[in-house]
Amino acid sequence: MRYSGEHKAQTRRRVLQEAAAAIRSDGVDRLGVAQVMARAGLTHGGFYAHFASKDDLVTQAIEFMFEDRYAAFFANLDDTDPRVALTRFVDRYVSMRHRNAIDAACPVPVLAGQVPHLPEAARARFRLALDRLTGGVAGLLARMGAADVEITATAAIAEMVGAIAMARVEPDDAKAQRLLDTVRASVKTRLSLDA
Amino acid sequence: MRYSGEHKAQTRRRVLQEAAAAIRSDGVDRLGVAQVMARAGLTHGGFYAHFASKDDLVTQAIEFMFEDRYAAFFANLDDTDPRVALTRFVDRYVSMRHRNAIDAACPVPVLAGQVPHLPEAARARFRLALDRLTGGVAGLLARMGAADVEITATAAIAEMVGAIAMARVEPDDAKAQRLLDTVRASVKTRLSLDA
DNA sequence: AGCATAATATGATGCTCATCATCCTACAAG
DNA sequence: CTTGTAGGATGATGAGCATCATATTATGCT
Repeated sequence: MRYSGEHKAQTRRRVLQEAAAAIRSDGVDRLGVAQVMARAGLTHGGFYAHFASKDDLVTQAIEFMFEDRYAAFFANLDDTDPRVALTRFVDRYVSMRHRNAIDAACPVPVLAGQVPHLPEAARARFRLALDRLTGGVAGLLARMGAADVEITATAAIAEMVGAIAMARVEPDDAKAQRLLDTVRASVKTRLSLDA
Repeated sequence: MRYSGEHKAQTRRRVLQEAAAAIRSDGVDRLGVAQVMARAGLTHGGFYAHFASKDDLVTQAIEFMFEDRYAAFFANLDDTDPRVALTRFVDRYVSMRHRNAIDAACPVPVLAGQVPHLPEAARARFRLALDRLTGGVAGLLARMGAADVEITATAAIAEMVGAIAMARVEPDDAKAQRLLDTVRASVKTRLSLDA
């Protein structure tokens, strides 16, 4: 290697970061190779040294988005009291901060509607990451001694995802706030967190 | 008028129908003027006799999608027993039939993620239609004597929207079915329909 | 029948985009 | 300090796209 071993990896990471940001702010289909490369401080030429195709970029960007948001969540899943971890997860998810987040938002509300139209590889990665997330929540529920942990986790995430999506559509901040408050309470009840 | 008065209106309707179908199956951004016109049995040339721009088409197609699905719902809102109407609404919404529906699906799960990136006019129409829908549900709740009808309606719709979005992402039909069953029961409890 | 006109078709324009072939340059090893 | 090469830049290609100017067709009226 003539360039330092990290050089290419760092560039790749920057490109992925910009791609993730572009997807979050404009949607998957408005993603442009040249645009993303420019934002990463490069020109479009070097793109195919890092990614096999635009679809490949999309696939990897989706994985990056999940990793970006949930690395910390998975890192200390088993160390913490499951009740504390779950409460923290729900409180962060169903919040105005998350609703307004442009970067670092959960990819699920952003992408769920578009997943059916994505190329198969990207869809598969999305499902894998989503399964991992629901699995994490289900694991916490299991450690709390809950029943039907998988379905309960999926249903809770579905409710939270819907709430964030709807709160993003609602322009009135006060109304969005009330919606999130209502749903947060409901999700906590569903997960036996308010006993 | 040289052509019968209905001619242009009918063509417009066909184009909107095809646009709605294309949006549902491929997403807003993959919508193409020429493609839609071709599917309606026309060429791209006549397009601007019907719509001011592609954005205008998108805006009108969104309205069409809501109208298409909810015309019947609104038509006999006041005639029916509110409990019956709500039950029917929830059962239809949170169903495998709706999950698998390509055409005639509710626009909200399909579009919610993309609404923030839409041109303002389209966003405004979406919000208007969504407000009307939540208003309809809230009205039924009010007639049932419920409290906090607006928030309750919004939260219920959020939960249902999230469930459909997640069920569409889940490739395993049995799992999707269980998710929908769980959420349907939860929504009915929320709306005091299972007493 | 023939005409005026509304509805649609043909074809062009200029733009954006993904992809690729080729060139350049910065860097580490000698 | 030279040199081979990996990382990136320049530029080209061809496709798809929205939009519009102009031509053609179909219809109801006279």
